[in-house]
Amino acid sequence: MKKITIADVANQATVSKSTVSQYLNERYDYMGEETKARIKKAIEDLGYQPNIVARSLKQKSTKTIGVIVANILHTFSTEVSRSIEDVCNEEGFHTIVCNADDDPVKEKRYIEMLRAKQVDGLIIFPTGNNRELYQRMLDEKYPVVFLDRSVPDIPVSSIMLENEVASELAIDHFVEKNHRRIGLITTSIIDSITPRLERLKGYQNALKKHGIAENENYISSVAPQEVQTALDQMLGQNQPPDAILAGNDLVLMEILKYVKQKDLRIPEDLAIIGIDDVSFASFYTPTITTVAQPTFKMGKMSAELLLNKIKQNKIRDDRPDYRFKPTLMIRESV
Amino acid sequence: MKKITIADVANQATVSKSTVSQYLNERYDYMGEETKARIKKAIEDLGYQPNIVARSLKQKSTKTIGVIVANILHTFSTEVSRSIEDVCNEEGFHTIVCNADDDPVKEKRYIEMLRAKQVDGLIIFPTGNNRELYQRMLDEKYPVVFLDRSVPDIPVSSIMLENEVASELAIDHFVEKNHRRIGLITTSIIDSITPRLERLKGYQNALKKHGIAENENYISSVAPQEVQTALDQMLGQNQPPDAILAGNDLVLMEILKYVKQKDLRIPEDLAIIGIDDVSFASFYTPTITTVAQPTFKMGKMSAELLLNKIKQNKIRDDRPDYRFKPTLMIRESV
DNA sequence: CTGAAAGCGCTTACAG
DNA sequence: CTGAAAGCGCTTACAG
Repeated sequence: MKKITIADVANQATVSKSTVSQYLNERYDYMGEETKARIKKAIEDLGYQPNIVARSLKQKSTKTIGVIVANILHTFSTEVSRSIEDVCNEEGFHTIVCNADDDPVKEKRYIEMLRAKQVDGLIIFPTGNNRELYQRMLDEKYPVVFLDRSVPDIPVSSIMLENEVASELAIDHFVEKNHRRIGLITTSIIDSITPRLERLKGYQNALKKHGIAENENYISSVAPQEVQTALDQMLGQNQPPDAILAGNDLVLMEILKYVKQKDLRIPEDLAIIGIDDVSFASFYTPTITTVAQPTFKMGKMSAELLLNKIKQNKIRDDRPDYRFKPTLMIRESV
Repeated sequence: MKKITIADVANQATVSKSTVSQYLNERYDYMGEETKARIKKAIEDLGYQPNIVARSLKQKSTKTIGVIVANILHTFSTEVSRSIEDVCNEEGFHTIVCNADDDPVKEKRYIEMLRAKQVDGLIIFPTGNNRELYQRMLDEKYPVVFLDRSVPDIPVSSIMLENEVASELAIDHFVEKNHRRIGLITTSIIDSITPRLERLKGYQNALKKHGIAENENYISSVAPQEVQTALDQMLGQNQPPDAILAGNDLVLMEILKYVKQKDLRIPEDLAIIGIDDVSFASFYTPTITTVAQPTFKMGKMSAELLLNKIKQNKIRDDRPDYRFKPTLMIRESV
């Protein structure tokens, strides 16, 4: 099956390739109506579709961006990338989403592959462990936006939640409901991840604000598959916490599994708040109080920011990052 | 920031572009060790990355496939595309996932855009309403694989669940637990969708098998946002069903919302089985009996099938479709 | 063992 | 108002 090219269209319409190209790019400033009609007909007759690869090579723009999420298992990642795709679509951009799987090596490979594919820009949930690479992109003035996390000393603006506020909202609510022994469980293989650090900090500050002493046995940061053991430890203590803040959706689900298995009552035996508004929160029994991230807005903002950088070729950011406010969804688990 | 090209590398290494290209493509059959070393060094010194767009234009292969899912909101779609990506990755292919949103117009636009981008093949969850387009791809011997659904008279092989069996497993289990008034709710704007038809058929056959008369008031097919009203109607009847099979995950969630709101007991007031094994099934109260699809295997199979078609340039399928067995996950909701 | 040349399918100054 | 020519960055027969 021979592919139809612009040359075939030109022949068919008895004009030159240039003219067809002008037509395709809607530059018909001076193009004769009759010529236009002939080209239109030829394109339809032949079922011609322009080859975007060829166009990209010439124009040095693929109208495609890459998104590298740290870990696609979080609903946050899925929702944000969906919203990025929506914005891009409206602007005629395509999106290639890659999952770094919390692995800096994979992240590096994806960044390199996507750049080799000439994507026009990159939205990255940075693992944080490819500093040289990030810096190189900056030096080359390559359009990049960070999401969910920032990287110290890498001046790329990042779209982030007000993580400290997220924890604070949760702690305030716990305290209001007379809980004072409040635990925190986060998952993060990599220590220096912004949300983990900030949510921990927000938790600590909020406790202090309420005059509650911090207890290091109430704080745990482990991989998702280890949450069960962490809970065994934390709840097996003499004075166990009677409330736990789950640092993200995966932790929350692990906690719920644990609660189910041990036949604990929520909130009587254990009060729970999860950061990330999971799909089943509103119809779980009891309904689950969560701190929701504005995932849609955050995705939209990051896409717009990147597309602006791409179009205006203005790479430096006017501000370090963009923060979004979380919302406490009060339900029955506290 | 001037991009480094193969010409720069050639200069730096004082060889020709051809030789660099040979090196890049690992055709060093007769290449001198010393030449190799010089090229290697030049590439490193310059930080050269080949431009894949240029390569694609010449080689007429982008090493990218497109996936068009009918509706990304189903976990099934997400899980399957993740597994497709895994397979593709191993084979050095990239994946662009698009969401047709159950809209044939969007589906058409995506198919055309992706083909214009020269993706090497397409995995489609067909809406079913672009028959001409499907047929044209077949005529042009363009590599396509269908997933989740098949399209009558379009001989493209499709990776599908044994949908009738899925319903049958559920009905058998209901009956075993002494339910005989069994309802079915599916969502499908478009009527002729394979899974909907087959799940309905499986439901009907299974009822017959158990000597239960079919009651059309027990069957409903509506959009997700109308499930609530459908339930009001169905359960408001004189002899309402005491068990409902949810045709997919979204329906299940709507049913659970309804049950929660009306304060019904599961399974005493209403027994429930959902097709699609939702994330919270194992720790919901009660735990939810589901019919699980082997999403991972199905994604893998479809990717392998497509990559084979692409590589072997063998477009015709030896068999019409590939069916996968569902698994009943017995829990407490029946 | 390596290089010169043509070509993939477009776009874009420029000439007329 | 339209066309000839160059060029985007590669790869690939072919010649030597």
